Amino acid sequence: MLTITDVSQRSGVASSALRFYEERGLIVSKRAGSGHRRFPRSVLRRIAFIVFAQRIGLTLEEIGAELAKLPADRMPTRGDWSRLSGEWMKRIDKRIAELQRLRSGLTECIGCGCLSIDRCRLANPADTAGRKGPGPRYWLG
Amino acid sequence: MLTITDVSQRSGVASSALRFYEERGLIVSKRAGSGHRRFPRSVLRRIAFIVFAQRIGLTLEEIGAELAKLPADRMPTRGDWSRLSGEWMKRIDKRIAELQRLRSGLTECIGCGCLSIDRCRLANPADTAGRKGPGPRYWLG
DNA sequence: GCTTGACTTCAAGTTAACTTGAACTTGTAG
DNA sequence: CTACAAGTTCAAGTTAACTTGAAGTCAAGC
Repeated sequence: MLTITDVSQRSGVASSALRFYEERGLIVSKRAGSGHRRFPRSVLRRIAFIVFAQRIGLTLEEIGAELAKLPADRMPTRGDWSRLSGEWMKRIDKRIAELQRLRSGLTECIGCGCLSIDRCRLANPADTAGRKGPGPRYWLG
Repeated sequence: MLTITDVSQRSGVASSALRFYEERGLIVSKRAGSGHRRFPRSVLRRIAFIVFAQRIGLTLEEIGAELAKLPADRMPTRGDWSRLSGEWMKRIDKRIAELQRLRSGLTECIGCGCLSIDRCRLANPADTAGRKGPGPRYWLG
């Protein structure tokens, strides 16, 4: 069993973040008689999962949903992982594709000086369907 | 000269966002006698620039700095654009590279079940140098 | 002349993912 | 036994990029 500082040091995630994750139900701990948290070693793998997923671009809420898909009682099998990773792959590929489109737009479109709100499919946000929340920041995904 | 609603409709950016951009100095407007904003057509190109840069992942602050590099008096030349785009290319390429690393980690590392905080270079945030702000969210960039 | 719609400013609210601070308790080294 | 480090909770602060709401002005059609 590990203290919160142990976990923080081994994972590189701040203690305050670990408490926050626990509050959100992403990780769990037992308590020592003193009320201090004691984490099982397996929490490190779970945190690795969280950090990895974040770098891919998932929100904590999405990550919570993903974690819920994994069996709580047993170690995840190769099959469990591959189901998850399939979805993630798609997501990564989509973002890579978008970045590559932007990249080529940078030479073809900005490079040639044509950057026009009317003609340029890259710059024109109307090309990317309806907004699903507050403001332009949602185009960025 | 265009009203704020004209600009909003043609650019797909909400009026409130346009006011916000103006407040931040990213775009400018004249005022009609009534006090209402009047935008020159050239603002559309500027907004296209902003939206494009956002999709690449620049913050508004960074975008402001980029816009400041462009000459205020004349139309940007091919040379002006290419100086900017060089930097942006690098940025895009870096992010694409990271996503590809993550992608291969998904098969090699999670796929094989090895996702371990100790061994896995993808999951271990300590591999990615010092934090430069509050919290794990800064690893995500 | 009156209503309706577009516009204005300014202050405050929103979301995610945490961090920070206050006030307090526990564990450990000497 | 006494420091002092490490842990606890709970409330409030942080950042980006806007949005929303209140309260008021302006312009146009009937």
